[in-house]
Amino acid sequence: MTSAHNRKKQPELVRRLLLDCAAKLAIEGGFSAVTVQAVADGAGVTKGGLFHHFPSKQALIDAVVQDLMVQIDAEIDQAMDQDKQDYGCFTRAYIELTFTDRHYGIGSPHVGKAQALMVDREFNRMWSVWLTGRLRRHAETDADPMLEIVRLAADGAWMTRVICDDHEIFQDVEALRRRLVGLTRRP
Amino acid sequence: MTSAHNRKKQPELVRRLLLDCAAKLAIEGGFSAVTVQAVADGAGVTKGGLFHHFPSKQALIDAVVQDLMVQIDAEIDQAMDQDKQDYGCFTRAYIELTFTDRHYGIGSPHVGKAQALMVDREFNRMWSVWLTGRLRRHAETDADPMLEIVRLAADGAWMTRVICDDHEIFQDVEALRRRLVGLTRRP
DNA sequence: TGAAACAAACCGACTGGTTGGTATGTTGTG
DNA sequence: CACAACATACCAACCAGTCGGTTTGTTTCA
Repeated sequence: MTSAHNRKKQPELVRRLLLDCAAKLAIEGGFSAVTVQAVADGAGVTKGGLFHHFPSKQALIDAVVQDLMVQIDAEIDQAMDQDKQDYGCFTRAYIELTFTDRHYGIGSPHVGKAQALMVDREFNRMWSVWLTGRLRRHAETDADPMLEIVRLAADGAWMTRVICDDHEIFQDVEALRRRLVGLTRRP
Repeated sequence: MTSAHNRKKQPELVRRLLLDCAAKLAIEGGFSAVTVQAVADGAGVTKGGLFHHFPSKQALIDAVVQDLMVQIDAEIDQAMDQDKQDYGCFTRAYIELTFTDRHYGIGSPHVGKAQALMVDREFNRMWSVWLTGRLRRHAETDADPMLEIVRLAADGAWMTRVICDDHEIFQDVEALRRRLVGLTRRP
């Protein structure tokens, strides 16, 4: 009656709409805003329709998280490609990702809503797997203890921004970023 | 009938029990385990009794968080008292707190459940206020950019442990800790 | 070709369960 | 007695998930 019932069937589009809508809700409204009803509404579909595409709410969220991880992985690769120096190249890409204004980066106005990510078990698991895999993969260039500290500092800066959600928690974010990158410049 | 109704009235004790029980539930079961019913049950009181002490669930949680912050603040002071050197003394105390096996420290078996903290708005606010206050207070000894990076790295290590919840995410936690402390040793 | 037969996409109403919160009664205590 | 400290019984809201049915798309076969 409303829309999707007598419009042309386009399952792939609807699935994409559901994923994007769920991500948008999480980004703009945080963890509690992602209800099955809200996602369905936002995608112009009913709850029944949503459950036709995803067997459970968690399955939907998992798919969203998977999407995000693929993007992150690609951006890391891209950043590393543009890096001339070998030593610490993954760490520098990691810093860039952390401080970006896209996705959930420190520069994004939606960092604060990244709490939704940290709460999700599937994200935790995927992040853990992804990180350990990357660290093993770049062991030759990024295993130095100092580089680990730099990456952890980037994580810490990110978390601080997420928790405090205050632009002025750091006096100078850009200076901090440059300082971290600077610490990756010597073998 | 059960217990509290015909036992001696002791409001302060009950209030304490409610706070401790809420904290215990959060630590052992995470965010979603803290329901009003569960807290009341754990304290041997009914839901009505709980709402006699706290006007809302959030008020209860706020009180728990306040408790935790007071403890943290005290432990920081205590650690700083035992520090002979001026330069970086707050940062070292901060590291010690982060890596402790008490509360939600990295060494605690319940770190993973600290997600409950990061989700709570009141904790975020209090943490933000507390941290900025401390940083201003120890500006003379701990304002160095390198010390900031060290503190952020401690934060990052903590977050990594919370998210990954895997004992072996770091090869050697103690070595990392010593390395961080080492970076606080020069003016 | 065309229509019957089947499958996929989607609707909309409903359910069982849980939650925070309230209204009102009962007991202990100063 | 009066009031604080509880218990009991309830409510309204919300939420994930189900189910029977309807619409659209595709395949089969005469």
